[in-house]
Amino acid sequence: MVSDVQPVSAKTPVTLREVAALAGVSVATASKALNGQGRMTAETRERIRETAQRLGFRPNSLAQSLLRRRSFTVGLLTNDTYGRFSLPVMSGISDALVDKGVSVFLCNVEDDQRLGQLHVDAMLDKRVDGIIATGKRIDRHLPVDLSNLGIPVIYAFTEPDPGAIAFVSDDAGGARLAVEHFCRLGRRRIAHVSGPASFAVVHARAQAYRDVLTEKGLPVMEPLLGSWSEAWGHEAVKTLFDGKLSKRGGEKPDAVFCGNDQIARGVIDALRERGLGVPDDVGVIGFDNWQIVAEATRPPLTSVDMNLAALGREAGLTLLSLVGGEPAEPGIRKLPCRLVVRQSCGRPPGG
Amino acid sequence: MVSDVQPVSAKTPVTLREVAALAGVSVATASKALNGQGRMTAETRERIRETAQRLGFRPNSLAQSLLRRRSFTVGLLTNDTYGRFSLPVMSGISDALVDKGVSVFLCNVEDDQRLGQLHVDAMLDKRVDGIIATGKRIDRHLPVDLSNLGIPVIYAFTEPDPGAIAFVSDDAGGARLAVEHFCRLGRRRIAHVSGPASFAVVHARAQAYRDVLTEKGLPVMEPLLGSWSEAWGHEAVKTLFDGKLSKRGGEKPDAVFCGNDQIARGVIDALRERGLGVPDDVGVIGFDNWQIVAEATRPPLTSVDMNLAALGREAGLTLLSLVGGEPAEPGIRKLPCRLVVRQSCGRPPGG
DNA sequence: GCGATTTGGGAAAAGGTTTTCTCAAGAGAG
DNA sequence: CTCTCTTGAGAAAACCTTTTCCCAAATCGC
Repeated sequence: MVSDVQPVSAKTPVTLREVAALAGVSVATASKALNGQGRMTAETRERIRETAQRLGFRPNSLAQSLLRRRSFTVGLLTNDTYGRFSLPVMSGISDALVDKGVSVFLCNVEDDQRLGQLHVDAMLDKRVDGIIATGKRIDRHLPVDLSNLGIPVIYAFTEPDPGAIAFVSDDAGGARLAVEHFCRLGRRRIAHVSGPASFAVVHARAQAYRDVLTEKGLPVMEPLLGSWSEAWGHEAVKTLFDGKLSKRGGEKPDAVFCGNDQIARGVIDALRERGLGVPDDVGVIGFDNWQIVAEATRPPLTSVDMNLAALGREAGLTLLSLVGGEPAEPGIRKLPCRLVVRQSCGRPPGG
Repeated sequence: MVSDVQPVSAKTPVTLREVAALAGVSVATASKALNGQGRMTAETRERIRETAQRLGFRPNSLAQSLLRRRSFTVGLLTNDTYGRFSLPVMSGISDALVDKGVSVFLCNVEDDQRLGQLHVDAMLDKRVDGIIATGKRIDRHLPVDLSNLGIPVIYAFTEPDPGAIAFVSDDAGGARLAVEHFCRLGRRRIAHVSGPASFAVVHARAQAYRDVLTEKGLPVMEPLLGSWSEAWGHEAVKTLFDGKLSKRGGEKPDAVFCGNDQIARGVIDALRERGLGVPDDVGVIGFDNWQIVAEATRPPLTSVDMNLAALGREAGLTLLSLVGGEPAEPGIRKLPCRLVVRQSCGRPPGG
């Protein structure tokens, strides 16, 4: 009947009262002992600690939260559970928060207003300390109203309310990275094939594309806008290389900067089908750095990565500082992209 | 100074005490009024309800949970936040639970034991009512020990502890669906190209493939095992159609059942490159029904769908019934797959 | 009109923790 | 030897809600 039981994850959780009773002190003393507060003999403190350890005591977060008016919980709202954009973001948020003891409620609202309200209400009931909203498009609102909730809200990779704080990728910067890389490699006729004109990022990237070429004194070809699909990549190659549309002296492009990796894949396949070599005849760069696509193209695709996990981390940490009462400037913060170089661009002429 | 303020989401949440004070009753009466309990005049009840409404009162879940010893919260453990398998599962779980007022903690443990323990501890501290474990492989354990936690645990699309309840896809059944579909269409020489032998599902599907062909009296070709990549699909086509390995009279396959959609994509591309038509010369079926891949192949790919969202729903509902104290048989429950027919198989001979 | 029952509503405990206040005993100063 | 100060630890309030008991007033039966 000795008490050498291992720390027992009991059927019913151990309370502080039980620890105190077994250690022969009051709950107040027990609490102080375990939190390093109050004054007592080292021996008493140690005895209480030991007892708690032996019983496998874990303070009840619910009770703590009630008292502290802080739940150490945040809500993560998304309309993109299937997608590949919000996932890295979510992962980054979660990683940033778990270390601070903060848990994340995952709320998938699809594009359903009712579902959105349901989740927001649930989060408010559960007394989350703050909310992060993330989506599949940087220029679309989630179907929920997050203004005036009485708790901090951060937007990540989605359209924010006015006066809020948002983290988004620097699409123009990312596009510059790609086009400047082509220039450095000596490419002279750089085309741009992108997604639908209804996306804000399409314009941001296209403008950056024009800017860089103008700065370098290279010819600007009007960007080709279509859809985000491989099929559009195929079609665009037809348009670009069948000559009717290449105005300046019939010269064909020697580089294509694509709006996403799927378009890039279509472009690469179409080029190969018409006997053009990548990267020797034409260089190709994609956007999103969707690993599973970028590594399946032949050759593997150089692509712009939006650093979404980092974006999520940043959003999580900022929310935490807001929750902690620190002030922060409202506004949209653009985080830099990075270029992941694989083999679809070739080496510099002298390299 | 009239009280026509809209329901105010106050800086500091409204408590029941404030509602009671404003309605001129005790908190006990207020509580009963709002919960439809106790006895009081209809007029009193209505007055309290109105006051609560006007103040935007929301009962504090933390306090309720403390009292009820139930948090209406579950933990979702996964090691596959980026992947496409656990995402539909997670989405299904979340959907099933939100309607019951249960929120979901998202915990990404990667493959890190320390992170796993951290998350499990956090969940236990937050007094989750139960835990669902999900992963990226049906035959691998999460890096955490979930036995003896004192709360119900359900496994979904991951290897369970002995004696636990798990939901997995019926891979053998899914493979049968595919092969039988080929048979119905009159295909006679059906090959199977799959992933690495280290995956349990590879064997389950291969065995079902053999079984069906044997039942139908068709020739069984030894399954080709490789990796889950497009590149392997290309390579396998070489092996299958270069003749050295097709033993019976040099006949080439007229159908290929692939272990996943990426392999199928590689197979389709490779077939086209050697001048074989899909579906006219060779039919192809994939596995996973990864929409973005299946719809990008030319022609669009017929594929086996594991119904992962439904699997998640089922897991969520079962966990809830467990939490509610209802008994349930331990064991592994296999949920049926379904075949999503697109255009890579062709029509039946007489169709 | 008197006792028994119903009605409307309140007091208090419970849930588990933290924190402030209080208090007794012992130690040091003079 | 008395007075003050420190030390060690407990009592109680607070966080917010639910629920059980309880009580006073009103109603009913006769």
